[in-house]
This record gives sequence, structure tokens and C-alpha cells, in this order.
Amino acid sequence: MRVSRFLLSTVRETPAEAETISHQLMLRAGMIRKLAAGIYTWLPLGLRVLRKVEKIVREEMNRAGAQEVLMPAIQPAELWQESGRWDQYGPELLRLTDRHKRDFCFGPTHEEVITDLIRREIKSYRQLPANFYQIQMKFRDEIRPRFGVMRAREFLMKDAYSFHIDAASLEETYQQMHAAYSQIFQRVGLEFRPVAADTGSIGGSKSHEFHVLADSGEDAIAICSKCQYAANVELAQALPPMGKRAAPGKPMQTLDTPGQHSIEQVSKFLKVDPKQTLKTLLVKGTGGVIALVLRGDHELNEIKAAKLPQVVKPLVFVTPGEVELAAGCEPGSIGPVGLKIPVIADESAARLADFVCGANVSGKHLINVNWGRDAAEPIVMDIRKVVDGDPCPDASASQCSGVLSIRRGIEVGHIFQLGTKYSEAMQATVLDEAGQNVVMPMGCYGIGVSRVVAAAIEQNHDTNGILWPDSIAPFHLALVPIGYRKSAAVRETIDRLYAELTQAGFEVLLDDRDERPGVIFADMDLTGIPHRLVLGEKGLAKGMIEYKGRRDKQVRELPLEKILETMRENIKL
RNA sequence: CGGGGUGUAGCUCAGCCUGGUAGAGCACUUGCUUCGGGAGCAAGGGGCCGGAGGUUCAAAUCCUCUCACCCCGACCA
Repeated sequence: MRVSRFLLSTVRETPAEAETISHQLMLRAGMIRKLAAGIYTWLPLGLRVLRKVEKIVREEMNRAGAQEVLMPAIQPAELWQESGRWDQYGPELLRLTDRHKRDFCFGPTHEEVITDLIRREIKSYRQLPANFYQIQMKFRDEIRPRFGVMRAREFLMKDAYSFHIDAASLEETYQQMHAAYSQIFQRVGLEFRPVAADTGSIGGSKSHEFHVLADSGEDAIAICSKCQYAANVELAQALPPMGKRAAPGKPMQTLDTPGQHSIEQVSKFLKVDPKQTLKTLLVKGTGGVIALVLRGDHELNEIKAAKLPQVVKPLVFVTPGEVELAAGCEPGSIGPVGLKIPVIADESAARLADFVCGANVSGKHLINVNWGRDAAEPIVMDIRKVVDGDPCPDASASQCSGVLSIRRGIEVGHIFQLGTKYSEAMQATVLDEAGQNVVMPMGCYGIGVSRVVAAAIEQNHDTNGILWPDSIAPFHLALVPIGYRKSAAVRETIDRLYAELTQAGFEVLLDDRDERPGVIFADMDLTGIPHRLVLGEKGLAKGMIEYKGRRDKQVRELPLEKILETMRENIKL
């Protein structure tokens, strides 16, 4: 491709609307343009990258035995009413009405459509298992689209749905998809982790997210320093502390702590380590208000708490007025001593002795408090978020001695074992060996294709621009002539090189613009083309051409006649 | 949906407080010079100052309403 015939719409200044690096660089490099909030046009340069990601995904899905289909983007309301999601889904579902006043939605996902298709087409266990996928634009009316295509409303997604005769078959396909996803992200060239995840609103039993590790990621994940354990912080188990609770030492005492509410304030005021304090949170329970008690330096994991049978879901904190009623004080002074409501303590909190907590009197705290002696023994559960340095909870046979660190991740893939949630509601059944109707267990597997592009940039950039992995670069190679319009010798040589390299299967961008070299270099760096050849008259006279990898610091001089050979060594097609 | 902010040239922004002929840099067009890391000079083109009402002799500027976009929060496959 010649730049003179290619829409290379680079921008020197950083657009004000872009906050994250990937969003800024995608706009500056001329990959995308915004049409409306969360809705983007892919320009030629960006589309080349998107198509490459798509190609890798398609190849690996095919290799894993999945069959490609293409379902409608617009779906009739009836199907969603049948699964019950027409009412459940809420405003994120873009609803439409046609000229006959029939209700439709723009599909945010396709469980209903595929289940409807399969219940009509598949009738025998002999046709199972079967896995169908598509790569298609989805629309979810996000409350707050942001970060460009990272969290867009319209986005390209690969979604796959598998159907089975039993749970064992589902597990098998699930593992295949797990492997295929790992292969996909490896081929794209990203640092990623499969992460045990909460199944959330989509339902089902088992689920893994695939995260690209990047500091700008929106999700917190806990990963082990030694083993492959990785879990969403919402799900990561906090192991109970080692050893037994120490025996009570000193007698309990009440101290005035005027105006000291937060753990930070109280621990500073009383000169104690936050680890030696308790924080008490009051939430709505199924039978009235419940106290959740954590160690001062820990945070409540709301997902874990909401799963407790005593707690109403979703988790609701009580109002200051209700705190007053239940504890007899302001929210900053609650403690478990003398509370007449059920107390659920985190394992770490339950292990403390001689600790500090609120006195249930505004402006007062207790010191040297002990469970059993001063406060009733609590119900003990794991309700906190894991923190840096917690021991790895890996449950596998070999005891892992690693510690967890909290990293940020960008969710680029998610696989679920759905079970029979949709097939049951929509009566998707087949006949088994015995001629009995069986509801098919299902799996579903998503990859945010457009998000992968943004995630790749988050992980691969420098001050000059993007650093594409070879696998998804828009072009393999930039050919930069110095003085293309001035020097016939340079022009003829570079044109010949362009033809040869293109012939050899490389995707080459020849910058034949009448621009100053500085402009060309800046653009080639910004767009992130991984390999660059520069030819000027001086080099040509010596029969030499300059080569530089986008990540290299130094330029290398190569003999002209060795170019093809060297590029073949450097660039994997 | 709550809180905060911004809408002026293709882009980044100044002008608004204190009303009086709409600006800069970059980009674009033309010419000359320049030509190995975002050139210089000169001459140009380009605006319903987001939209609608109002106040005023006069509104980008003041007032009211509205729309869009951005940030924080809640929410989230």
C-alpha cells in the first residue's frame, strides 16, 4: 500500500476527550473516529488491525472444532420474553419498534437466538456436542461508555455457544475453549491470565475471565507469585490466618475518641496499628439488621457478603438513622460489644485479641477488647477482599506457598458453563440413547475483539506511539524513501523493493508522500509498524539500506541485495 | 440517575468576569526557499461562537430553557 493512496489520518495533538493511552493513540494514529458516545468508525488503518485479531480468533475457533454462523443483530422481543430476559435486562438493552409496532432489540448477546435455532435443528444426541460461533457487532447501551473502543456501546465480539448431552461433555468443551483462548491471546502476543470469576447475572456455574494485564485495567485480579492461580478479587478466597487466637491480656477499657470516625483517624488518635482494630458495618439482613466485622486494614468483599444466607441481596448498607436504632450511636463508633443483632466476623477479625473497636457510644472506643470475654463469639466467615501479600489459596493437591499480588486487568474474554438456564426456559431438548427427552446443558464463550485491539495498545506503547506485536500490526513493514520525489534512483530502487517485498507476501506500507523525513518517521512510529526500512541517496550509493525494528534503539545497515532474506528472518508471516 | 465541567475554524485552545467589527497555534490551498526526526517566509481559504428564547441601541460575552460531549460516583457482558 502506498501512503499517497491510503487514508493515513494521523493527528499531532492529543484529542482532549481521550483519557487512556490506547484511546489517545488510536485517535492519533487514525485508527478510529467517534461518531457518537461509545460508537466508532474504524478507519482503514484500524480496521486492518481489527481484522487480524478476528482472523486469529476465527482460526483458533475453527481449529477447536467450532462452526461459524452469523446471526441477526436485530432480534424479536418474543425470544427474550421466552427466556425471561426481556424484563430482566434493563436499560442496557437497546429496544426498537418496527413499523408494525412489533418489539425488537439490538442484540447485546445471542443465547436466545442460538437456542431457538438449535432446538429446531438438533434432535439427536448423535449430533452433540456442537459449538457455534460468530464474530459480529453487538450493542449494549452502557451507562457510561469510556476509553474509546475499550468500553464502547457498539463493539465487535466473538461469541460462541455449545450444546451437550450431559455435564461431562460440557466440561470437556469448556476445557477446549479454555485452551483455545489461551492459544488466541498467546498468538496475539499479549501478557494475559485466565482468572476464576463470578458468573454474575448471566447465570451458570463455572466461569473464567481472560485478562490482559495492564495498569489501566478496570478489574482488580489476584495472581499468585508461584503457581498459575489467578482470581478476580471479588472471588479470591482469603485463607484463615495461621495459629490460634491469643488469650486475652489486659482488661477492657473505654476511651474518649471525640470526632474520630474512620479507622485511619482512630488508629492514629490511639496510636495503634489498624491491624489491631475492628471495623463494624451494618447491612440489611433477611431477619433485620446484621453486623459485618472486619479487621481495620481490610475491606469488605461485597460479593462474598451478598452470598451469605443471612444477608439480603443485593447488599444494602443501613442508613445512619438505622445505625442509631440498632447500635445506639453514630456510624463511626460501632463495635460488636453488647450488640443485640447477629454479628458475622471475617476470619482475620475473629482471630484478634486485645483489639480496638467502637463502643456503640458516639465519640467513644474500646481498647483491649476480646471475643468471648467482652463480646459474644461471632459467626466466622470469609467476607473480606484479599490484599497484596495474602497467602495463595490454590486448592490443588500440591500446597502452594506463594503469595498473592493484586494486579489490574482488562477483561478480553469470558467463558461460562451456563448449564440449562436457557435450554430449560426455551425447551431445547434432544433424544438420548434411550429415546428420552434431555434438556441440553450449554456453554457460552465470548471474546471482545475490538477490546483486544485497545488492550494490545495499553500493553505495547512508548512515548512515540504504538508498538504492535507482529501478529496484529496493520502492516509488517514500512518502506521509507528519503527524497522519493527528488531522486529517480531512490524512487526506482524503493519501488522495486516494494514490489519484491509485496510479492514475497509482506504487507508493506510505502511512504511515497512528499513529506519531510521527520514527518514520515513520526507517523511510522505513531502507527506502530513493527519494521522499518529507510533508503536515501547516500545509502543507495553504497548499496546499503537502513533497517530498524520499532522496538530497537539502534539502526542497522544492510546490503540492499540481502533485504528479502533478512526480512524473512525477522518477520514471521 | 447524582455531583462537577466543557461546547468558539478540521484539531488544541484564547476571548466571556467588565456587552461594542471573531482570534492564535497546528492543519489545509498557492508560491519561493528548505529537505535524515513533526521546516522558514509570504499570500490565501475556512465560523449562524452547540440550539431556542429573552434582556439590550448592541450578545460569543448577561439571563432562562434545551441538546451534546467529558470527568467522578453508582452500575456493568
